[in-house]
Amino acid sequence: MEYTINKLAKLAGISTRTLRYYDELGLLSPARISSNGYRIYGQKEVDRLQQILFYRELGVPLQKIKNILAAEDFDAQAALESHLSALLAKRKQLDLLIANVEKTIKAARGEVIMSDQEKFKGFLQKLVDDNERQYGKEARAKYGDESVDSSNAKVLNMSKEQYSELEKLTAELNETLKVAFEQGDPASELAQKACELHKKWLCFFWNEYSKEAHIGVTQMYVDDPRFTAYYDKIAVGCAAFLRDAVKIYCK
Amino acid sequence: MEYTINKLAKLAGISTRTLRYYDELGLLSPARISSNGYRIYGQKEVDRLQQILFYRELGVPLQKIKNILAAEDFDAQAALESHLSALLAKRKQLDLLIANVEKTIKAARGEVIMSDQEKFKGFLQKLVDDNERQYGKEARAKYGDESVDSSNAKVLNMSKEQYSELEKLTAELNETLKVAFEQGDPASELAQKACELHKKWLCFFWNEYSKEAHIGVTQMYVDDPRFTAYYDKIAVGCAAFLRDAVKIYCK
DNA sequence: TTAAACCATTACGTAACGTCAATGTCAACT
DNA sequence: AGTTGACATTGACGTTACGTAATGGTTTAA
Repeated sequence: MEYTINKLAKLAGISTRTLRYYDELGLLSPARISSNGYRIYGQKEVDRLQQILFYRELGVPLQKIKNILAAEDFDAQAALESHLSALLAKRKQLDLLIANVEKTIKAARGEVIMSDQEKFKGFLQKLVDDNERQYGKEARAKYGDESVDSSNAKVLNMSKEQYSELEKLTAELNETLKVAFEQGDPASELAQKACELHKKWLCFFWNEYSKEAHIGVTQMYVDDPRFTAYYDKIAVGCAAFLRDAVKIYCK
Repeated sequence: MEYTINKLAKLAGISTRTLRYYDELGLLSPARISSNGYRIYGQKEVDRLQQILFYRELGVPLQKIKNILAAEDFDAQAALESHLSALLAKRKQLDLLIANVEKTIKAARGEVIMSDQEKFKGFLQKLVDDNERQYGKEARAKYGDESVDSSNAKVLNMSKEQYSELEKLTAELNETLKVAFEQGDPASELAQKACELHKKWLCFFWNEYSKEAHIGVTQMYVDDPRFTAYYDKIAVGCAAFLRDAVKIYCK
C-alpha cells in the first residue's frame, strides 16, 4: 500500500508537519518522490513510523530514536519486548498516580491524612527514572547496599536522594545528641542544636510542625518502650534528656 | 512546613528552574520572600503544586492551568474527580498500546497479520467512550484536535454552578429553536436569536469562537447521525434548519 | 576562613513541532 | 476551458516549557 503524506498522517494520527519534520531530520524519509514532487510512503515506512511512535511514546528524543534505528545491531524483536516492559512499567506508575488522586480526594474530604511526600507520588521523576533505566539489573546485582537503601526509601516513600539526606541527618542528630548528653546540660548550646536537628528530622515526616507536637513526641519517646530503647541505645537516659532539652527549646 | 526552592523541587521531583519559571508565569508564587531574597514556599503552595502537576500530567498547557486555578468558581473536589477519570482513560489507552505491541510482536513472528490501521492503535489520545471515540475521531479530523481536546477538558472541569447554567441555556436554546423551526424561516428574528444562543452554548466548550467553526459544527449536526438524531428529536429537519439559520447568522 | 552548597537574576539555547505565506498540482464541476 | 477546492511543496518565523550557562550574593560545614 502506498500513502501520500496526508494519508499516512491520518492513518497514524499525526500531522503532516510532523512527517515533513521527520523527513528533514532523516528520521523517516519517504520511499520515493513522485514526478510532481510529492512524498510517497510505502510499507517499510509505515512499519518504521510505528517503531518511531513507540519510542516517542516512551519519551525518547527523536535524535536518539534515529540513532537506535540506525544501529546496525538493532534488533526489532528485542526492541518490541523492551517497549512492552517499558509500557508495563508506565502503567504501574500510572496506577500509583491514580492511587495518589484517590487518596487526595479522601484527604480533601478529611477521611485520611496525607504527607507532603505522598502528594507527589506517581509523577515521573526524571532522576530515578534515568538511573533505573541506565543501570537496571546490573547495578542492582553489583550494589547490594543500594538496593537495601532504595527499598527502605520506598517504604518511606522517598527518593534515594532524600533518603540518603535523611540518613545523614539521622547520623548527625545521634552524634550531637550523644555528645550533648555526655555534657549533661539540656540547656546547653549543643543540646539545643540537637533539638533543632530533631526538628529538622521530624519535618521529614510531618507536614506541619508545632512546638506542642514536638514536645509531645519527645515525651512519647520516654513513655513508649520502643522509642526509649532506640534512644537509650545512644546512651541510657538519652530519651529523657532529649525531652528535657526540647522542652527548653520550645519554650 | 516551609520549603526553600530546592527542598520543594526535590519533594516534588522537579527542577528549581521549573519552580522559578512557574513563579515567573504567576502560576505558583512563593508564600513569601525571605530577607535574603530567597523564595519560601508553604503548605498552600505545596498543595497548589500538586494540583498543577496533576494537570501537567494530563498535558494541559501551563497557561490554561493558571486560568483554571484562577477561576473563582474553581472546584478542587470536582477537578480531582475529573483527574481521576482522565487518568483512568489514559490507562485504558495505555492498555490499547500495550495490546498493540503484543500483537506487533506476534505479527513479527508471523503468527498473525496486522492491518496498517491496527499498527497505530493506542497512540491517539482518543476519547474514552467507545461510541464517542468514533465521532470524536471524526470531529478531530474535521475541526482540529485542539478544539476537541480543550472542549473535553472544559467539560471535565465544569463546576456545578456552570453546569446548571449550561443546562438552563440548553433548555432555552431548544425551546427557541423549536418555535423558530415551526415558523419555518431561518432568517427570522427568532431563528437568529436561536443562533446567538447556540453560539453562547458553543462558547461553553470552545476557547475561541469563529464563524467558520460555527458553520462547520452545524453542518456536522446534519452529517453526523448522532447529532442529527439529537436535534431532530426537537423536530424533524431541525438540524438542517439550524445549519441554514447559522449560515445566515454568520454571513 | 575557605570551600561547598544554595540562592538570585539575566539571558541565550533547545526540541518538536505549529502556523503562516507564497506557490504548484490535480481531480472535479460548471 | 476555466474555476474551484483539496492537497502538495518549501521557506521561515513563532511557541512552549523548560535546560544551561554566566555572574554574583548568602549560608553552612570543615
